[in-house]
Amino acid sequence: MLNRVVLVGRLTKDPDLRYTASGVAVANFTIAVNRPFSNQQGEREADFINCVIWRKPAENLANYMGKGSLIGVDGRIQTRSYDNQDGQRVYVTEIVADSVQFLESRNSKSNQSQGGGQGSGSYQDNQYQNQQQAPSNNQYSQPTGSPNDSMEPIDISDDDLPF
Amino acid sequence: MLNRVVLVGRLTKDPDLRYTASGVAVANFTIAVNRPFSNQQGEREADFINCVIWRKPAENLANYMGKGSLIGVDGRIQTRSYDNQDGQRVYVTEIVADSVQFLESRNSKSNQSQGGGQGSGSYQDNQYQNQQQAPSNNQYSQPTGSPNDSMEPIDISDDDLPF
Amino acid sequence: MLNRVVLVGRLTKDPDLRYTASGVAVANFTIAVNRPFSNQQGEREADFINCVIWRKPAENLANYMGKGSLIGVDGRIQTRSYDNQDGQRVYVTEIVADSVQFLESRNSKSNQSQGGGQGSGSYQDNQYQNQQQAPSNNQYSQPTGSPNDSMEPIDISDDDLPF
Amino acid sequence: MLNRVVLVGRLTKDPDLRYTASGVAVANFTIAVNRPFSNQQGEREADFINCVIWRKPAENLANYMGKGSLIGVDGRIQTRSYDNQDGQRVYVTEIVADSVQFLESRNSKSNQSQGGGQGSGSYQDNQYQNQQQAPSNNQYSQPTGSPNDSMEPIDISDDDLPF
DNA sequence: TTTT
DNA sequence: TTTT
Repeated sequence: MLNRVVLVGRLTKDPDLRYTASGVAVANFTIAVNRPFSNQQGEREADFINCVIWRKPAENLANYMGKGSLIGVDGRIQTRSYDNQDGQRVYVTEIVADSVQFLESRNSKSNQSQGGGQGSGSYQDNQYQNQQQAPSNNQYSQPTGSPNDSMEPIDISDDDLPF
Repeated sequence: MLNRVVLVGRLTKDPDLRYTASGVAVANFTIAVNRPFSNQQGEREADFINCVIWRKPAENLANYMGKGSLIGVDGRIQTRSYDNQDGQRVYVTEIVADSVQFLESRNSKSNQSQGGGQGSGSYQDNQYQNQQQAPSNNQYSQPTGSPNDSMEPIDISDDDLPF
Repeated sequence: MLNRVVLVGRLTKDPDLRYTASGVAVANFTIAVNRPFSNQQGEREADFINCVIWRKPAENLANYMGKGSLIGVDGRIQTRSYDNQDGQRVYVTEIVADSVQFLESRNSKSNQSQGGGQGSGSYQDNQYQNQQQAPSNNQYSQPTGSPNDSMEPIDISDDDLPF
Repeated sequence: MLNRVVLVGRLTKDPDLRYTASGVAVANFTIAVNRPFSNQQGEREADFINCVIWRKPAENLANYMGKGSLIGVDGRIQTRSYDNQDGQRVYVTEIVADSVQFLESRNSKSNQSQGGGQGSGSYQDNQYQNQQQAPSNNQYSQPTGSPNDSMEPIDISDDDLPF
C-alpha cells in the first residue's frame, strides 16, 4: 500500500552508524523539520523525526554529514514496538529512508574533524540511494560499546533488514 | 521546511471524533498500511500509523468511514511528547492530515449501523480538505465521558489547533 | 535530488504494454486524477497524467487493471523532448512509476474479457514494485504493429531503461 | 483524489512574475532536478520541471531567488492544453506549488543585483505558503510587454486561479 | 490496542 | 485522445 514520506531538515546530532552481525551498515539519525507556521506564542516549532538508513548510504551519511547538516529524506514510515525494562510496551515510529540528499554540510564531520574540507556546497548533487545489493559481509567488526541512550533499544540482528 | 506524507491504508477502528472547548472538531484514527514485502517468516506485516484531522473533514471521516475502510491520507508528520502518570517522558509521532480521500467504505458506519447506506463505491470522488476557515464556535458540546484509552492523553484545548 | 510523486486516479484506457528489443516489458498509461475543488463553472475537473512502468509491474498492470480501474502510483517526474514530423520540438512530462497499487479493478480486463474473475476487491493488498532484476531477455517477441497514436513516439530500445 | 509532488532542484532562470487583471501575483519557473543515476553514457541527466506559484509566495520567490537557486517545491501536478498558432493542440504538464522552500540563494537577485545581500544561508528557514487570502486587488499594474518565450502561452485571467 |  |  502507499506509504511515502519526504522531508527536508537538519540533523540534530551526528548520525549513529552501526553494523549488524553480518556486517550490514545501518545509521540512525534524527532530523529537525521546522514548521512553516508559528504557535500561539509566536514561536516557530520543529518536529523531531527519527530515521534509519541502511547499507552504503548509511556510511555516506555518517561520513559526510553531521550535526546541523541540512538533508533531504525520501522514505516510508515504519512502526514497531518493544517492551522496556519496566515491562511497558513502547511504540516507535520512524522513517526508513530509501535515499538521502545532502543539501548543505554545515558543521559536517568532513569540515570539522577531518580538517581540510573544501567547504559547503559540494554535496548537493550527490544523492545516496539504497541499492538492492547483498550484504557485503566484509571485514567490519560488530557494533561495540557505545550504549544506546535513545528511546529505541536496537540490538541489531539481520532480522532488521528492510527486505 | 518540507514535510510531506502520503498514505493509503485501512482504518483499524472507527475514527474517534471529539470537539475542543470552543467547538472545533478533531478526529484521531489509525490506519494499517500493509508493507509491500514479506518478512523473514514470509508474512506480510503492516505499519500502524496514528493520524489526526481537524474541522469538517474530521466530521466527514467519522460520518462516512469506519473500521476497515480504505482511505488515502495527505499530510505532514508531527511529533510531541508528554510525561505519563509514572513521570516518564513519552514520545508521540502522528500524521496531521491535510486531506483524506475515501477509497472504499467497507464496513463503514453508514453501511453497518446506520442501516440504509446506498452501498460502497459512492465516496471515491469525494475528498475532504482542511479549509482555513475559522472555528465555527457553534452549539457543539464539549467532549464528554469516553475515557481515552490510547497512549496519547489528549485533553483538547484550542492550543492544539494546527494553525 | 528529491523528485517524488504520489497519485491516486483512474485509468483513462487500458494500459499499453510493449516489450523492448531485448524483451523488457514496459507499459504506458494515463490516469485521470479528479481535482478536489470546482472551477468557476462549478465543475470538478481532472488532470490527465501520463505514466510509464517497467518490467514485471508493467505486465501485472496490463493483466489485472483496465480502463476505469482505480490505482495508486508512487514514482518520479521525468521530462524528455523530441522533434515531431513537422520539425517542431515537443516536450513530454511523464511519471516513471516505481510501484503501482491496485485499489479497485472496476471494468478490469480480468473481470470483463477473461470472464471468470472473482470480482473486484481482490487486488487491493497487492502492490507491484519495480525490482532491480536484470532484463529477463526471454522469449518475448518485439512489439509489433499497433501504431502508437499517442503524442509520445516511443520506439523502444533498451536505452529507455530507467536504470 | 491524491495528487502530491515534492521536488528539490535549481531554478533554470529567474522566476517570471506577472499579475492577473485583478492584481493577483503568479510566478512561473522551471527547476532542474538532477537524476540520481547515470545514463548509458555515464552522464547525470536532469529533469526540467515547469512550475507555477500564486500570490505572496510568488512575489517572495521572485524577490529572493534567481537562476541557480536551490529550492524545494511541495505541490500537485496539473495538466492543461491549448491550440497553438498552427492550430495544433499542445499538452502542458506543470506543478502548481502550494509552498516553496528556499534552500540556497546561489546567484539570487538579492545577492547579485540588489547588492548588499548578506550571502547564502539566510533563507533556509523561510518557507512561503499559499494562503487562502482573497486577491489583494491592489495597486499592481497589469502584466505588460515581456513576450512569453516559453511553450506555455499564458494570457493571465483570473480564471487561472487555482481555487 | 490494530486493517483486508 | 481522456476516468467515475
